[in-house]
Amino acid sequence: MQTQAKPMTIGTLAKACGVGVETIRFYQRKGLMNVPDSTEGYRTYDNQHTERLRFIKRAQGVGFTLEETAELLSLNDSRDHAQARSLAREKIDQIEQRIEQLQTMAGALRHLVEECQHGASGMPCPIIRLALTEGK
Amino acid sequence: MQTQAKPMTIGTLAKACGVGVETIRFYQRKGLMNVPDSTEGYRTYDNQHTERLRFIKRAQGVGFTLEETAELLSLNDSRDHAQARSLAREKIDQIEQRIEQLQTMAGALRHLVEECQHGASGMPCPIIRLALTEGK
DNA sequence: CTAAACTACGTACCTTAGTACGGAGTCAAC
DNA sequence: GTTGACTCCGTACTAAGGTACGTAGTTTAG
Repeated sequence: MQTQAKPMTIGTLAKACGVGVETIRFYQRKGLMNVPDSTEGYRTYDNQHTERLRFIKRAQGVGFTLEETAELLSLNDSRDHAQARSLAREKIDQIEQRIEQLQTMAGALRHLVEECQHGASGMPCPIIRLALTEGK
Repeated sequence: MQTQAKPMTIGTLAKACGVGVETIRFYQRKGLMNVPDSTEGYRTYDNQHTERLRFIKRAQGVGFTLEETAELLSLNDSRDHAQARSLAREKIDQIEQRIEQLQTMAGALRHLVEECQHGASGMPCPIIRLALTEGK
């Protein structure tokens, strides 16, 4: 039993996926979605477009950029699972690196707040001075 | 013993702080640094400018945006330590929220890679399908 | 049948933190 | 006394991911 095609206009598709009409047009320009052809009048979209659009949004949700999402989409066409896994692993690494960076930043800030709170009242505020022990 | 003013041109200041000349001009336009006045010819910069520029770079290093850095700088002028602390705490919260978000994303991705690897070979790749258990 | 609502399309604009470019003036060295 | 390096200033461009706007055509409800 195949999924029945439910033709709709761009605005309906946009609402169905919780994005703006302009966003869809933007994805079309970027090559992430095809522009359905029409002799004249309005373009019609169906469930395949809904799927694709939702895929894009989910991919973004787990940290893929639009460019990477486009890559995943093309891997979908070529059915290259190994490549997709490798892309996902790369992304995990990137995310973990960023987490470490942020943890360092938060640590430095917590240290500054401590210092500021317990410092002598005559001392210059370390946050404002940002006199970090680590240079630059 | 006061710090001796060492007059320099914008290029020297830029090199001293490891930034581009254009970056300094950009900060001036954004109001983060003042433009030293000159009757004619080249503007001269001194140690105060070096300090300020280094402060901006350190603030960026711990995650403040330029706008927030401008705020810190103005708090410096008004000597409001409590406000600076509160700004720093806000920033810590933001960073921690972002870390959580990233951890969720990485978790979802790790889950997908697992599934992909151990799934039946005939199944559609979960990474490509991005069939996340969590909706949207 | 006509007005409101929607669509198509191209182009411009937004944010953040700069970078690049072009023309004109200036400064220092040879 | 001029060449080369540097500065001043304004404007435009970059990445990423859209958002907004204007004009023209289309569709649909009343």
